[in-house]
Amino acid sequence: MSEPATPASVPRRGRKSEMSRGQILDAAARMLRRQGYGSTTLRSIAEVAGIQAGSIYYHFASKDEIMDAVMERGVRAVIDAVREALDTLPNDASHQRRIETAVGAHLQALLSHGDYTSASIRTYGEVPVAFKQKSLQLQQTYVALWQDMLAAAQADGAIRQDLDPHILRPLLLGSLNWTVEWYDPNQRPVEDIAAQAVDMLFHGILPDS
Amino acid sequence: MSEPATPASVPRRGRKSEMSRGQILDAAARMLRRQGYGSTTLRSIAEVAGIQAGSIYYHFASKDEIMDAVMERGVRAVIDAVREALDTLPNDASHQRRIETAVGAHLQALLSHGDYTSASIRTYGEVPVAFKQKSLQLQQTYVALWQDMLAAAQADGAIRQDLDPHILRPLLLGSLNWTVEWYDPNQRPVEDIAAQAVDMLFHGILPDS
DNA sequence: GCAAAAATCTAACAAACGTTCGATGGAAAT
DNA sequence: ATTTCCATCGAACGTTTGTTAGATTTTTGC
Repeated sequence: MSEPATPASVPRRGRKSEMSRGQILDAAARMLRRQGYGSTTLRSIAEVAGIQAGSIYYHFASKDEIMDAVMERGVRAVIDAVREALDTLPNDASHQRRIETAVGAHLQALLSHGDYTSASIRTYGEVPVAFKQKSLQLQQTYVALWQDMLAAAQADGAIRQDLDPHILRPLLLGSLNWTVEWYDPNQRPVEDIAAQAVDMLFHGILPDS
Repeated sequence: MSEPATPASVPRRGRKSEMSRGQILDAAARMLRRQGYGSTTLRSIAEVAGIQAGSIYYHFASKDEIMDAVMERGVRAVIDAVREALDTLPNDASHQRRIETAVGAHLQALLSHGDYTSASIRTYGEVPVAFKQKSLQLQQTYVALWQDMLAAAQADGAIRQDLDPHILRPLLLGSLNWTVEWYDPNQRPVEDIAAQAVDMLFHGILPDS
């Protein structure tokens, strides 16, 4: 059974398919965020999406495929936002400026694509490695981005030499990622969180110093 | 103290019951940490505990009761450790010293009672409020402890006045709580993480300043 | 050692799970 | 108007779920 030489490797789907696929993903992300992997059933996803459970299989081959798609989108939203923000920075931007920009973009993307990023974070440690191949690779790329940025800053003396970047990075990213658990958009703008996070990161919480 | 003539209204249980109950909780905490609430089955808990699934119901009335017990123990381990550490401090200890102590105790308890604290953190947002009544109350008490400590420090000028403690606290605790997702005891002692976390929190990551 | 109580096992239950598949409706193409 | 194909439905499947209850084993008190 060899593939025919048709240029479209993916069978061209109609427009409604794209829409339903999106609704399924939206519903899955919302359920995953609130209930985790095991408690998110295909029937509950279907109900939120407004279709029957069996119809999901026209768009996805399995529950795990939905998982991977949601998580990939969650990670990609953040990594794309941070990359783009860093790319629009002038080439001679300071390390300090770059870190500040990355933190702001990370938080903004994280909290505005709430369901996908929260689902990705919450579900990440909960599902077998085989179910998150695509998102796993993206995540490692993203970690490397931060690691390189911090290491470069330290090499140029923009960050204290006595700090271990392999502790700094997870402490910082953990602090940011955890915001999905407590941040309330009705209480404060994201910018306030980002500003104070950067301020604390750079200068600490002690007065004067 | 003299023992009463055993008018025990509560049926006095033998000693083995306590042991089995502990093994069930241990197994549940381990499964919950790795797979979350929905994917943790009573049969898998029973298998790890070395008993049959039905036998669990001699010790617990339902799956949810196990959940609540695990989460309560996770939160209690941390809150007790932090309280005790703060209590052994001299009464005239500085705010800085108190915060440093609390961070250290929080991290130490979090990472040494790994399964329970991790399960508690991971499962917390995943289960209905009705299933975590006991742990919910404890958690609110714990949050208040930190909030009061930080507010007191700020009132005395030990923390910068321009920082919002309602942003500072979740950012800090989030950073600490996230360590359960990445910390590897075979790589570094907990003390190294705690030391750098406190250092960064107090002085920031910029040089000199 | 023996009877009573405590603890566990075994087997089953209804419900819910992921998944499959033929039937069916609707929209686009002819 | 009819054909074609996309998208969904509806019902069923085999498994696994939390939970129950009676039989059975293990431990304890005398």
